[in-house]
This record gives sequence, C-alpha cells and structure tokens, in this order.
Amino acid sequence: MRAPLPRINGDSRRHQAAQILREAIVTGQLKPGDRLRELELSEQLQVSRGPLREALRQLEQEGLLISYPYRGTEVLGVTQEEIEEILIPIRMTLERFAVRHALPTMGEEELADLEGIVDDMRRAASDGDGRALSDADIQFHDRIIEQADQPHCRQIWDMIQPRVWAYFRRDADTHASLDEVVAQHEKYLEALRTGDLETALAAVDQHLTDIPGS
Amino acid sequence: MRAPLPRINGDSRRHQAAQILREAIVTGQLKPGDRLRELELSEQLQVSRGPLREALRQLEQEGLLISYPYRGTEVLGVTQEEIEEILIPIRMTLERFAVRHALPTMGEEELADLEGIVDDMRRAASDGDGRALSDADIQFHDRIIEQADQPHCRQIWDMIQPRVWAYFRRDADTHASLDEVVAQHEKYLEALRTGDLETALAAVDQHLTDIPGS
DNA sequence: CTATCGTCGATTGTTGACAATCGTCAATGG
DNA sequence: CCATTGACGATTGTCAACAATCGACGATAG
Repeated sequence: MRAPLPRINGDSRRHQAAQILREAIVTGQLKPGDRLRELELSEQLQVSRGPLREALRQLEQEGLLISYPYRGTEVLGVTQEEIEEILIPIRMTLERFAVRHALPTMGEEELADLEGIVDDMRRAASDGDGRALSDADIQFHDRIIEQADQPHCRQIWDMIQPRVWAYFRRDADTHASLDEVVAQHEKYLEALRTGDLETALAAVDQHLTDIPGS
Repeated sequence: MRAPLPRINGDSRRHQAAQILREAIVTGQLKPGDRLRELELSEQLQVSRGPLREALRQLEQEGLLISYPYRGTEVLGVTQEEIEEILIPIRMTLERFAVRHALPTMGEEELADLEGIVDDMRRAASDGDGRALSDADIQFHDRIIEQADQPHCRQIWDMIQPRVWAYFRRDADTHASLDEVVAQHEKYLEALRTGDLETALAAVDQHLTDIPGS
C-alpha cells in the first residue's frame, strides 16, 4: 500500500463550483452586494443547478453569501470589527487547540513539510508575489489544523478561514511586508521544532496578534 | 403596515427536513455512528432528494453529520474535550460580542421579552420538564444574539450551538438542577437590566463558566 | 389623482429519472 | 491455498423539466 497517485479529478462538481466561487469572492471579482442568479452561474460554470445550489448553501454557511427565499443570493461583506472581535479570537481558540493536539504527533517528516511551505513563502516573497505568499500562508496553517486530526476543529476552521481570507484580500491592502510574513512563520515553525507546548502556544498567540490575517 | 399574521408554512422543505433531522440527532433518536441513506430518508420525510441533500449538507456544516463521497452520511459525535476546549470558548467570544452590541439597543420591550422567556423557564422547572427548560434556555440566548443584529455573529452561532446542544442532551445527563438553571438566567437578566456593559459581560463569563451548556 | 388589485415575467424551489462510483464477493489463475 | 480481477448491487452524484413564489407594472375604480 502506497500513497495513491494524484487523483485525476477527485472533486465533485459541487466542490469545484464552491471552490471557483470562493476564489472569485475572495479575490474581489465578486463584490459584497453583487447578486447571484443560479441559472446564469450554472451556465458559466458548466454545472447543473443541483450541485450549484449545494455549493451556494455551503458558501452561505462559510459566511461569504447570504440568500433570501425566492429572491436570490448576494455576496456578503465582513466588517473590521467582526474580524477583530469575532473571527480572529475564534481562530486563536482553534489554532491553540490544534497545536496542542498536533505537536506531540509531529515528527521530522511533518516539520520538513512545513519547512517546505516556508520555502515556498520565501520564493513568493522574493518574487513579490503576494498571491502565492497568501496561498502558502493558508496552506501552512491548514497543515497544522490537519495534523491535529480533530473533526470539529477542522470543520469550524473551514467555516471561519474563508471570511478572514476574504477580508484581508479585498478590504485590507495594508499588509505586513512580504518579508515580515515569512519571518513570522519562520519564528513560528522554530517554536514548533522545540516540541515544547508552552513555547509553541506562545508563538501562536504572537503570530495571530502581530499579523492576524495570516 | 402591521406585523404579518403567522405564516401558513414559511419554511422550505429543505428547512423543514433540516429541522426534523437536527431534532432527531439532538434528542438522540439518531446516535453517533448511525448511517443515513438519502433514499430512505427522503421517503420517511416525504421530501425529494434535492432539498434533502441540501439539508444534509447544512447539518454537515453544523457538525452533526459527516459524509463520505459515494459511501453515505453518518451521525457525528462530539467529545467532552472538543466541547470544553473549542465550542464553549467560541460561544463565549460570540456571546460577549453579542452583548456588547445588543445592550445599547435593549429597551423595556426587549427586556420584557427576555423576562417572558425566564417565566417559561420557571414554569418548565416547576413542572420538571427538562425539555421545555432546554428549549427556553436556547431561546433566551438566541434572542440576545438576534438583538445584536450582526450577521456573522448570528451565522457562526447557528453553526456552534447545535453541537453544544446535542452534547448536553445526549452525552451529559449531569445537568445542573432545573432550579439552578432558572436562577442563573435570572441573575444574567438582572445584569442586563443594569445597562452597564462591564456588569453584563461579567455575567456572561460567569454564566457560561458555571453551566456551560446553557 | 391615488390606491388597490390582477397579471406577468423572472427567479428560486422541487421532483424523478439517469449516470458515476464504491464495496463486495465470487470466479479465475497461479 | 492465496492473490487478483471482473461483474454486480447499493448508494450517491448529476441533470433537465416542472411547480411555486416574488416584485413590478399597469389597469381600474373611487
């Protein structure tokens, strides 16, 4: 038994549609207040309305859309206050929990994976590619959540993360400098390497306090 | 213009199906590990598979179900650790935020509404009706969240609350006494009546610390 | 002129049939 | 006897047609 080769296309149409729409909202192609019509979308995405509707419901639960019965679905915004007072604190709760569970199970292999992601971040930063940096950033934290292997933690994470991501990509151009983001993750990873829980948790707190969007 | 008379049946079939299944899971009629088949459910609920699937996706996002592609959907449990380390802290974040927003907008009318719910709780407690007490409890907190009128807060609340509810109704019979629950809410309501933010927030903290499930 | 009511187009809600995928188990070959 | 493979039944994934509902507009009565 070995790891399966990369799947041809393991994602259901629902999943694909959700991903495309999420991307469009997060990158600002779809702006808060824009109305979405199911028929139009299903034609553009080459997906029937069945799976599309399920995708819309999912994005609704992710806080990116809001729908009104018989009257359509529209893109929902997030305020800075909601980000700071709700979403970031929840992220902190989740990531602290995740680290507590992930840390004991992290061997050299897992740490090397994270190091690889940080390498990607370094490349992206030196290329000035904010988009690639952001992707790697998300991947870094995703990996930690994944490693914790706690279904509810993972599930709530998937619910919270898109809102934060959307906010920082469309409403807040005032990012930390690219290099700063890389440096922060290097520090975070180093704390994980010590294997000491308190050190790691302190790194989580500092990381999310300094650059809350990443 | 007056408030519309109670709707004949304003809920879509998706909503109805979701509500029935949520209730069944929360009350323990459906237990963790039980497998759900779409065709069977759609026959029992008299709903076609389309809306049913959307309902299943919603309950999946609420953390009550988990589904595996082409292999079915099953009821998901919650561990005590997840409740204590993730769900209760998140509830605390949400309810503190909600109180901060709701308090300034609470007039005599809103406080009287809450008082009415507490009356219901008193009745339920003296009847020994734990189910009615639980319903009123949820309604009490729902009302506060509603009053805050913050879409993301409300939306995440709806995501978190069913898990907590399910846990305390099926896994933890060790409740506080019925009268204790009533007394706690009386104290909470009184703190809201003062109109002082710090007093109210302290009440939230104490409330969720003492009887975290309510 | 104004308010009410009926009609209509647009859009979402629902359905049942069809297609794709998975796990199982028996047949086959070594 | 064991491993591999192929076919089968069960179940979910997808689709396109049909029904229900909403908001808007214009006709009509006062």
